[in-house]
Amino acid sequence: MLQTSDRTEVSNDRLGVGVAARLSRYLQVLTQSKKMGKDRISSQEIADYTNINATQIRRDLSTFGKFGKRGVGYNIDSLLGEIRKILRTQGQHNVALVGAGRLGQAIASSPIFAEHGINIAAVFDTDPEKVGREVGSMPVSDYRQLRDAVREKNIIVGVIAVPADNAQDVADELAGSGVKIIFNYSEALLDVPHDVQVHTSNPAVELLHALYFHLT
Amino acid sequence: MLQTSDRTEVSNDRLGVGVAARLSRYLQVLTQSKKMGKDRISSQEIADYTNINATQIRRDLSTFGKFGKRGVGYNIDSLLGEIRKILRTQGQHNVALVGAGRLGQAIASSPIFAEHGINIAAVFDTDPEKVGREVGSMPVSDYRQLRDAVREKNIIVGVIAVPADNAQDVADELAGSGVKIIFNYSEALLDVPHDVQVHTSNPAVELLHALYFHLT
DNA sequence: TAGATTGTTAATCGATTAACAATC
DNA sequence: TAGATTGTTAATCGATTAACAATC
Repeated sequence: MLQTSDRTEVSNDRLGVGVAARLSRYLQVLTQSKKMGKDRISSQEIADYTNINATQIRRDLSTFGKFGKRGVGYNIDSLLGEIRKILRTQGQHNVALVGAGRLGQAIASSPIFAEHGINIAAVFDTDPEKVGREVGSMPVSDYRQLRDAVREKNIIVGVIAVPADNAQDVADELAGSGVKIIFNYSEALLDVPHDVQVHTSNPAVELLHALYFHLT
Repeated sequence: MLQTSDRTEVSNDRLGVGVAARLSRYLQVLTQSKKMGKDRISSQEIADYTNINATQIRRDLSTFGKFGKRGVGYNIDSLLGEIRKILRTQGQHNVALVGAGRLGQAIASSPIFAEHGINIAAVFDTDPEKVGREVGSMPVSDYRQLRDAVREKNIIVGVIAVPADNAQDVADELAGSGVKIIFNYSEALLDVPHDVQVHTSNPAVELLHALYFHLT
């Protein structure tokens, strides 16, 4: 049922990596534009915010259907719905956050995840001082309860917000518990089993890249 | 002098966006591998950590010279030097951090920037409670001093770590002071002059994208 | 109607990959 | 020497872009 429809789909296959990445960025722009009170948007406006070419945006969307109105643009609510359908991200997703330090607290209290239906289902820390305290409306659990919690709550996403020295241990623990997607906010390189995806967030790397284009 | 050499360079032009982005990721892997005590690395090892194809890596590097040894791999120190030369990121770069809340504190005390020669030259906040306190070994300055500080210290990079509601005001202030590269850690969409680059960090967007590939 | 913006085509460019000789 | 890994070629695939008819 998932992709069966009368639309012309490339195939019943998964999307290309690039398309999926771009669609999630459109989602972000649409979510924010909606919050700003807009109800429709043109491919050019999305292009301005994402630096993705407007033709590319129209082409990406038209692969899945005719969502826009010529001369008018796209209705934000309906496009949000369509993209969520395509990405199959309509439900709630539970994630486990490891590390209740400053970064962990910042992540837990940010609206950025909740806005996209992502729910921080548990926060862990090894520090007895932190265990039991509230962080972003969640009580911090003892790190030793991680395995059980991940299994019970069927968590497949883990966020690592601990110092680099401990990141590999946490990654091992998460992978061992059944987590399949890890967001690594430390600078450490992580070795994980082949069926686990690691996304390392690296502001410094992005910055070097941005600087290059500024300096030339 | 900058790109003049006897190497076969595509041209004296700047690099393609893709190449520059990949080179900065190699830099990250090399930096970390060095910290872990390694002194050489193969294109396959870099590929494992970055999910960039090994052939692509060799090809990227061989555009600029023959940095590797067949049968052995690349010397980490010398490759680090070569890539830094190519990206022209050998010096120190000063950045201004706006927002001394939990996220700002986490950024200021993270070694991630310092490791790549990026120096947080000033931290600003509007909260009188926070002004004067130390954050990551820097005293927090009054937000009203931002313009003067940016000009004095020749800062071209600003990091926004304030709530979404204030992000646009901060972006205006940064752009007005002469900052050309903005890292936005809020979920807000920012409107800036055309000569200013905005990089919005969005873990939720990346997560949706990662989830898609997990679910299919 | 006039203006705007989509959906789509066609042409180009860069990324990706496999394969393998060169050589450490 | 034998094994490993680079540097490079060639072939393929997907991304990018300009252009414009369709149509709201």
